[in-house]
Amino acid sequence: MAQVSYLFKEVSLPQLKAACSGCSLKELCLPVGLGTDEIAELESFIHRGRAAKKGEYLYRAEAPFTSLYAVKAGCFKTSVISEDGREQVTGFHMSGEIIGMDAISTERHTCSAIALEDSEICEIPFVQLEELCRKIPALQRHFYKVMSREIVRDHGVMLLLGNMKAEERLAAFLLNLSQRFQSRGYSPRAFHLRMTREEIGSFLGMKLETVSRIFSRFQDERLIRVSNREIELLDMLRLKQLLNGCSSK
Amino acid sequence: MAQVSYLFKEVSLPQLKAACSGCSLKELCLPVGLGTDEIAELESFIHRGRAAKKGEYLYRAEAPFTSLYAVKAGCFKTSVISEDGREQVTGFHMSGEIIGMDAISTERHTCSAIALEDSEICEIPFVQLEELCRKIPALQRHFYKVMSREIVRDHGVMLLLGNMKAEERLAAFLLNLSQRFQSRGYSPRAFHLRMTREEIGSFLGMKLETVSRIFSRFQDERLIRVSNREIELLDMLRLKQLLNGCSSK
DNA sequence: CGCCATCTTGATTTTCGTCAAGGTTAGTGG
DNA sequence: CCACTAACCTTGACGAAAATCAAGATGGCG
Repeated sequence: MAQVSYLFKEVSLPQLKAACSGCSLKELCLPVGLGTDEIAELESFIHRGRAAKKGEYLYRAEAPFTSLYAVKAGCFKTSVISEDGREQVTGFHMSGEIIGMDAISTERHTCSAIALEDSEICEIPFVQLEELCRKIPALQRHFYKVMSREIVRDHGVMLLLGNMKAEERLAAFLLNLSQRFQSRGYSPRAFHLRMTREEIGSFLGMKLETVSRIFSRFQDERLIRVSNREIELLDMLRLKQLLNGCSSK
Repeated sequence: MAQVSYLFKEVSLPQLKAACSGCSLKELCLPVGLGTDEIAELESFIHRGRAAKKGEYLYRAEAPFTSLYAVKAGCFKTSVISEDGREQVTGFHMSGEIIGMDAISTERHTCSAIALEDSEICEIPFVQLEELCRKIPALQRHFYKVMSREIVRDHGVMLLLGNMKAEERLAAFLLNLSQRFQSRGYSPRAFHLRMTREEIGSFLGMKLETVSRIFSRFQDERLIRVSNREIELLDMLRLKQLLNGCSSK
């Protein structure tokens, strides 16, 4: 799994499972060991439990920036649209992940976030978070780390898009999902895809037909079992080897 | 140029030219309007004027993280290496840009930075920057923006790698360089490439032969003039159209 | 129950990578 | 200052990978 975790450094805290059942702002707090007073202050301005129906925009590109969002439950995709209308999915985001940080730079969102299933989120007003970060050094440090982790993840995606073949990208994608489900207490072997073939393709830089074909090929080779959006990883070892192994390239 | 600036949101401050002649930490300060005392404190812990010879590593992946670096003069590339040895160049960095932010998350560098020409840098010890950010809200906000801008830039590169053909990528690359040279007070029409064809190819997700062929093709079509690493943009308009125009894809 | 979105599969074309050969340039040491 | 060398670049021929185009199948949802 080393290779994959290198590609996509993600939250993988054991505590996350517990955290997710409550509010994912715990993901924001726990690692820095805040006192109860401090957590109370943090919770005082976070808007918890906002819901987003499947297909709903959490925010749109160009919209003014006010808040970050922590995914509490469900799944979102974020994507940028180029001027000539091409969509690039920049990520799929699960419980415990924080999105919207791209908007800090220009104070407008640069990508859109759409719920892939009925979801819940916490809204974190940025100005207040900023202020609290000044008072609590550990929280400040933690927030820097969260942003830095996003940069590292993005570099991993660049490596994926720039250096890998379609087959390798899809294997990396499946193993990454597997790992993220596992760290949330779900099975790493069998899971449900929340996104369409087209969205997977957009994220991985290939066409939906290619995604479909490679799924079929993987299934023929007994690497996975696919039934619509249900995925079962039958041979994780060989999937991993697909990433490193093809040293021919 | 709108399209290009969307792809790669970069520093493009008019003040930058002046700043570069001094120390690029001004890039870190000016936009937030610090007082002289505050600048003095910032300068007190920044190690200015460290030099790096062409080919020298500024830092290597896996090395412990202590400082960010502001490029004062010259040019660096940053790259990640996958376990099976493939290199992905994640960016080329010119004066006024800050690198090393990926290392905050794990407290180890995740990519390597190499000088592409004799260069000078400012070293910014992170712990002290963090502390000063707590005292100066405007500096804190500015640093969040710098990190956020890196995320936005990375998303632009994803769009480039995921959605564009080789020809479009190279056009986008040239226009991006053009814009960055211009914002530093150099000619946007003619400039010297600091990197090899292979490094360009690694950044853009293609082979060096493809880079070379497309340069030649662009030259045949009177879009650019290439002579070794000297580039002259002859028809910026058509180069831009190459990006948006190919709406066939 | 029927419709629309999504998915699969095949045939064909396009793009780009691979392999190979030769040319050019910059840097080095005599 | 010049010769030499290694790194870098260009170009061609060929092949592999993935996009495109097209047709039909499947399934979820109102």
